[in-house]
Amino acid sequence: MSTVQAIRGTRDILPEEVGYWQQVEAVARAVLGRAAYQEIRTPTFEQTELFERGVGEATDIVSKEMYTFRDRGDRSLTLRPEGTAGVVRAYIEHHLHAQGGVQRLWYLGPMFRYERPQAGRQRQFHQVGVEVLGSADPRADAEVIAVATDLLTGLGLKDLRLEFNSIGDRSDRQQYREALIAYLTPYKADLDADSQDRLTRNPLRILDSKDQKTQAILQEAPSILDFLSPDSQGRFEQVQQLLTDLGIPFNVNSRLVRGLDYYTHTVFEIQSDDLGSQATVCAGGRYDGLVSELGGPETSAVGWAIGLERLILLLQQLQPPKPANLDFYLVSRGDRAEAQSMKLAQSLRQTGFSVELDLSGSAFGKQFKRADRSGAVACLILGDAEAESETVQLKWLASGAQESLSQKDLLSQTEQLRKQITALKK
RNA sequence: GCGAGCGUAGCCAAGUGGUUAAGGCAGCGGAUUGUGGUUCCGCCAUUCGUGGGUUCGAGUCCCAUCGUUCGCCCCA
Repeated sequence: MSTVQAIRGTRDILPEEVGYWQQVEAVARAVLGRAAYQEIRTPTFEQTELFERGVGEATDIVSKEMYTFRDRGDRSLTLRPEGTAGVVRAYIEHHLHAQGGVQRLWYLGPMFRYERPQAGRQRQFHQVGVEVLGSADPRADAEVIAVATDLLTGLGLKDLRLEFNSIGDRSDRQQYREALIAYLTPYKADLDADSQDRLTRNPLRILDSKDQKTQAILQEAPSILDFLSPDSQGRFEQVQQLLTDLGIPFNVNSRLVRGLDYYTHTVFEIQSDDLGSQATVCAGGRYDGLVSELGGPETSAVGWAIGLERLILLLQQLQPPKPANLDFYLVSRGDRAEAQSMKLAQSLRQTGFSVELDLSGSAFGKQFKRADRSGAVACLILGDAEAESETVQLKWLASGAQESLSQKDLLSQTEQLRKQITALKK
């Protein structure tokens, strides 16, 4: 094939699908706005170092999935693989912490990871995310989760599970890590190959192995929850209580760990069974160490990200595509009529109607066929006779009823027309 | 990075080594030179992702390559 194609792992969102995206964006704006989150837009690429430090050099994202390149000034740049690092960078750079209080931010945009594409996974994908910076209050943890569930249920999604866990602070996790290694080492030969490898590299990740034998061995493994300090334990319980008070069901899952280095305490995922093997549609948690890690002041923070492609996959299973939302389809034939049709279309648009003008110049029969398919509520007909008398035929496409009126009247009866059209759109 | 499946028109496809590549949807033209959603007729792949090979003969078999899908790793 000699024609140029979209890059592997990227895709075009065509008009027939874009309605879903607009819907998601509208609901996200509304829900986040109501909770006093403010939108922030950061660059699509950053210094490579930001992600190495922020996401963690040992993570798969940084070690093998980043789109990193050198620019003409020989700087190492990277297409952002996630949103948090850039937001935190901006927070520090613009001294948003100096404004005092809590910063509630949200973002939406494309992210890039060099991975093998499959269902619900692409190389360029989109996330909407929130970050609450400057609060260690457990209510912040509960709030971000509540906002996420509002967003998802606001789109009509059901059958979602909230998996919830605490991975404690660094020292809790360090002790647990040692205990887990001690427990698993005698079973090493029985673990799946990947997990054997992870035993030294990243033992916590063994917990969510999909291998059955490994999972059987893990039945008796120590739980992170037994290693939480009293403070960590207290936080964990408070967040759970708040979720219960809010009526948000959750499932404590002590096997839940996250792939990014910066998480502490609260971690959670919202999952669906309708996504194939990529079940997680929303994931997040607390990251109290990240801001200082990136050179800012000690700052508590919590946030999440939602994968929009996965979200839209769910939405499509639930809703048929929305039909076109057109008021008028204007058909015309003959020089004078065609000239008038142009002006009539424009005038109607200026009074707030949506109008599609048929440009084909083909026989009326063909134009009607297209009018019918356009999904318009009404068809306006302008031929030689109408042009002569400066009238227009107004045909209601559902009923077939047709009336003749002057173009002047059509443009002056906008109130009444509007009402009739809205009534028919239902 | 690893494993498996699949690439025939804009879309869905039949085709299982024998030569003219079914059918459906959509589109376009006509029946119907000013009235749609129904119906009828006609048109729409010198070629089966690409390159090479096997064969008298390849969309069908083999190899490579690209793309795609699903899974693993990992992640939203």
